Amino acid sequence: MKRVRSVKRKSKRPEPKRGEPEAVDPRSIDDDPVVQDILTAISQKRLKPGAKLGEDKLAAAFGTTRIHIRQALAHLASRKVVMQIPNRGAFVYRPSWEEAQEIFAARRLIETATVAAAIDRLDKSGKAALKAHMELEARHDRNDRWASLSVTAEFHILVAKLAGNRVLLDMSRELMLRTSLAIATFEQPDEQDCSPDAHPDIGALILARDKAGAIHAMRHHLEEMEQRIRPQEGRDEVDELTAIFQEIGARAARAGG
Amino acid sequence: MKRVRSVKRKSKRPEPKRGEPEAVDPRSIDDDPVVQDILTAISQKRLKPGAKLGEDKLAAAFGTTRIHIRQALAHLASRKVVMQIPNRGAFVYRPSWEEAQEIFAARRLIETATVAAAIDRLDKSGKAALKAHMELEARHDRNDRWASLSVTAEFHILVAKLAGNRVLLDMSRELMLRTSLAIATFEQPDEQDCSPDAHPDIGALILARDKAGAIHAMRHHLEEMEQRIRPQEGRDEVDELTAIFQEIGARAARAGG
DNA sequence: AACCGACATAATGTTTACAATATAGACACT
DNA sequence: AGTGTCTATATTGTAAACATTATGTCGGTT
Repeated sequence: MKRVRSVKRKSKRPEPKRGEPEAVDPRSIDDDPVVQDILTAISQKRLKPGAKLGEDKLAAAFGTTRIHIRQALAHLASRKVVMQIPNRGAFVYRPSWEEAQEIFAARRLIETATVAAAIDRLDKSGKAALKAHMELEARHDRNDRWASLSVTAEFHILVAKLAGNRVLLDMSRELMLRTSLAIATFEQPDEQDCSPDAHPDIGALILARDKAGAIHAMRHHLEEMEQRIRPQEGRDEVDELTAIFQEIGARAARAGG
Repeated sequence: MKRVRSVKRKSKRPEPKRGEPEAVDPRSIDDDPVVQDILTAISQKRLKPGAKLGEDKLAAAFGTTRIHIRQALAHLASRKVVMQIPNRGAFVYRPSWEEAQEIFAARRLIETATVAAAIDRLDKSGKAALKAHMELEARHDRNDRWASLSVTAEFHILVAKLAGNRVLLDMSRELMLRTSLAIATFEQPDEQDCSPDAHPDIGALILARDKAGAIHAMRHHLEEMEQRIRPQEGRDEVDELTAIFQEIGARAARAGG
């Protein structure tokens, strides 16, 4: 299992210039369980936008130190999943209405191109993976809300994987998370993220290599999602006030400089 | 200038539930001068891929504390501009050949769609900004290599801005930075990032609202950039060895789980 | 009774010192 | 000579104490 590594260890390091990195496990903070758990909690809507993420409480909940939590929160803030306010703490990110629309627009742009690339690259194993997922989605328990959310989200991830570009895959992952936040912020109550028939349809079109059809279906699917959110809905008076003053402040800033 | 804020401060906070964030300056780590300076240093190729970013040295150079540097490096690592290796330190990210190709592919995908959106939204101020930049690029001092790099990079940023989607803009920024790293890692010596005539051509096509032409020119421009990099070039024997063992290790990991 | 200011409390942010790890040089060995 | 091991040094990672900043409550005032 680690034989290759051990060989490398034993041999003398033939490294002339100091400080050049070599092949070492690049295990990043992204694999950290704290980060992953917070991400899944957000994508499953167990953590709502605006929720406070106190350092001490998280440290106690995960049985780890405050420093560790701090690093995880900083990473999530870099990815715009968490909002850090100086001296106030970290909160689950709550996108503005404009940003929510921009997130959807970006997803439309990227995922339509992604599905086209997926069809171009589709091979035997890709077809198998797609079929497997479609079965999973058809059979999954629709009463288990959390599992249901995970399964449906995985479809879009799978399509991005089929496109064979990890850079795009990471971007899609990030956009999907931020979509969850946008929906959670502006959705009408009691709606589900994806209409139940959209994924099988898109999957079938991919399997049939119908590129134009798949692109159209994907765009339609995303537009349908976007049309279920409404500005200001789900906000109480306080939030309306802050929205008003945010807008005024932004306008003043634009005029001032 | 801050009148709106002060009004908000004076009025009693009508906030019932504790911990909900309100409108406060969301000044993020991204505006930090350390982060910005490192980013510009990378985009100007004054910092090369693999360069060591020691905490103490950076702290001394910027006249700040190690913790501050640490936060900045963590943020840059989250954005894949810096690679952090446990107990070794932070290094300027060096993409693999595959990743470099994926970065270019992602840019082609996003920037062709971006230029189309820019044409759709093009208005009077947009035209003015584009013309102003084209003049700037025509007149700039080609002997000042660093300024030259900045000016040419700004063209792509400007196009993304014209598209009017900040989410996409941020993604383009990130991809452009990573493109710099990809080029710096695999370029032939003494080539410049962009061919000198490409930007004016694309700009003219945008101003003429020739969408198909602009898309084609942008794709061609990016393909031209990509074709100037070559795998393995610029690597010495040591790096070849590490590449071989990296590949073997990756294959073993894939087989194992 | 509503408003304003001061204090107590709880959270975040920072400094300090210390521990763990890797690097580089020297030395012994085959 | 080349290889392996050991030790000194430098750098990164971590923990705990401390300082700073918001928050909530109380009391006084108009």
